[in-house]
Formats: sequence, structure tokens, C-alpha cells
Amino acid sequence: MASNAPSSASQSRREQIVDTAWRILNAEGPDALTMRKLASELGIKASSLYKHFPDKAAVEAAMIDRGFLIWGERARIALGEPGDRLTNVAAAYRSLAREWPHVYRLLTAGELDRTRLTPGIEDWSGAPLGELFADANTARAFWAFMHGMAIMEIDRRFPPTADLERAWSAGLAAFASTGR
Amino acid sequence: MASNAPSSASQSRREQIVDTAWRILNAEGPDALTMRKLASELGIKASSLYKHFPDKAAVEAAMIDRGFLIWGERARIALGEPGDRLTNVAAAYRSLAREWPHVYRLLTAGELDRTRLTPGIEDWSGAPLGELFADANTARAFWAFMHGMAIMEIDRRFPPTADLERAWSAGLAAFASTGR
DNA sequence: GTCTATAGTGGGATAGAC
DNA sequence: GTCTATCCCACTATAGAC
Repeated sequence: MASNAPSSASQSRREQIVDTAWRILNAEGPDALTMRKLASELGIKASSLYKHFPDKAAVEAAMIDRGFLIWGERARIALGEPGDRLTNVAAAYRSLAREWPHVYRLLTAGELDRTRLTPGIEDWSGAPLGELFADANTARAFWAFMHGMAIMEIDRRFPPTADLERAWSAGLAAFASTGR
Repeated sequence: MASNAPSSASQSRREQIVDTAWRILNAEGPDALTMRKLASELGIKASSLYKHFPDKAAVEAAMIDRGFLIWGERARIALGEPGDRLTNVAAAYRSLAREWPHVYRLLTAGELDRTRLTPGIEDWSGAPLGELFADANTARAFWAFMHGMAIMEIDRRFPPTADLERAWSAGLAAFASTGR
């Protein structure tokens, strides 16, 4: 799978910072993502970061922006692929969570300060789900199912003996038989 | 609804501490739950807490134990009530999250250090869900649906215009038509 | 845009007396 | 079981020089 998180083309300093923050969060988790560590990985001092971002929350918001962008792109790709669209979107969603579990939690856990995000990005990233069902309520229920499966998998909340492929299939079967 | 979190009978000091921690977490969120604050609400000094719990994580584990106990009790009550069992269990689950959102997050978000919990409490609390479906995989999918709905509601991830009652109903309808 | 230096905050936890 | 006193840590953020 092509990883579209760390772009390798020439980047602005801001993009470099977000890339590095993404990498740290992914590799070592949220406690490791400090302004000191972030600066250190970039070879500068923490105080220098404040020339590029007003505060730490702004760095995190930029990561969330990027995450929503990636999800929206992948969801649209999944809709265009051959086969069952529900299955394809679910597979794309799950693989995102498994690929970047810490980033996935940053994107989805807790309340969201939408004033710091690119306007409309959240709706844009979720729009493909609306195309899967005739009814918006069913689309939301399906979204909740996918998120529940994804977050419980990466948080290891299912019993170790659980067969998650089959659990996904069971949920997909339930929603497949509903108003589409 | 009877609130069974803060017991009012005579309590051990440990129980008093867990009660108070539960109340603080609920009222002010996780950042407010510090050992200093917890002690202050009890009228003692933070250092005294360490005579009752080895560290802060042990206090949190005791809260999680209590949360699982409450959920297991309520789920069993819901199974015994008249009407559709799927609907009743879902309503009990949702009301738990809405009643104590911060505690709900403590119970369900992130990885869980099971070595600190009462052995078996997690399985015991989740067992009633297994009785709702013939297939364990469908039960897990339904669990994920409920958790997704609950956490996204308290984290305010649905659009403000969303009708959550109808989204719950749509999901319940999907699972109702599946192998029971 | 980077540095040095530092302010300011708050937290978890321990030692030892009573 | 509670206290006082204290340690030690880590973090975000700012001021001002270069």
C-alpha cells in the first residue's frame, strides 16, 4: 500500500514539521509527541517551532487535517473499485486504523476543536459514506459500526480468540440487508 | 434511574476514594483528576492517598472495575425486561455513556492494563451481549456498533443535525434481521 | 528562522515524624 | 492513617539576541 502520509517532495517547513510529528506519534504514541522531541528530531530547538505554529494544538490540528484528507481520498478510491462497495469502504477504513493507530485515535477520539481545522474538511472526508445508503441514519449507524470495530481492534478490546474478519463480515451482512 | 455509582452505605476508605475520584472525573474531566485534587476533596493531603493505593493508576483501575460491574449489572437487568432485548440492551448501553461520559471514556478508550483489574470482570460484564445472538461474531459486530454510536455521541462527532434516535433505530433494524 | 535562557506551571511520588 | 517537607520531573511557552 502506498503511504501517502510523509510526502517526499520538496516541502515547506510547516510540512516538514507535520511529517515529523506524524512519524513520532505513530512510532511512539501521544506521550512522546512533545515540542522538545519534535524539534529535536528536526535538528532545531523547541522554541523555534513557535515561529511556524502558534502552539502545540495547531500542530495537532494540522495532523488531523491531513488525516481527514487521506481518509476522504481513500474512501473515494474505494467507492470506485470493483466489487461490493460496502466491503471495499470498510476495508479501507480498517486499514487506515491499522496502519496508523495512534493517528487514528488523534483523529477520532475525544471532542474536536473544529475552529482549528480547514473548514469543511470533516464533512468532505465523511461524504462518501452518505453515498452507500439511501438513508442518512443508516449511513451513520454504519459509520458507528466501522469506527467501533476499528477502535476496538487497535485498543485490543476484543478477546484474543475473536476472529475479527468474521466479525466484520457479520456486521457487513447486517447492513447489506438494509435499505440501500 | 437509580445511580449505583456512589454507594451511600458505610464505606471503606478505599471506597470513599473511588467514589470521590468518580465524582471528580465525571464533573470536571480527566485533567482535573489529580492526586492533589482527589485528596483535597476528601479533606486530606495527597501523600495520604498512597497509604490506600500504590499509585494513581491503581485508583483508575478501581474505577474501571466499578464501571464494568455497573455495566454488567445493567445489561443483565435489560435482558430481563419486557420488549425487544436488542433495543433494551442498546438503550442501557447508551444511557450509561450519556450518564457518565468521562467515566465511559476511561472504561473504553485506549489500551487496558488488565493485570490491575479484578480477574474476569471484563468478560463478565460483556457476557450478556453473547446471549443476544446465535453467532459470537455478530455479537461482536453489534457491540462495536453500540460502542461507536455511544462514543461518537458523547464526543460530538455526528453532525448537529443528525437524529441519533433514528440512527440507533437504523442500526438496530440492521442487526435485528440477522442471525438470532 | 534559529539560538540561549528562563519563566511558569503542574504533576506524581517518597521520607520520616507523629 | 495523616501530616509536613521536599524531590524530581517534564512540559508549554516567551523574551530577546543574532
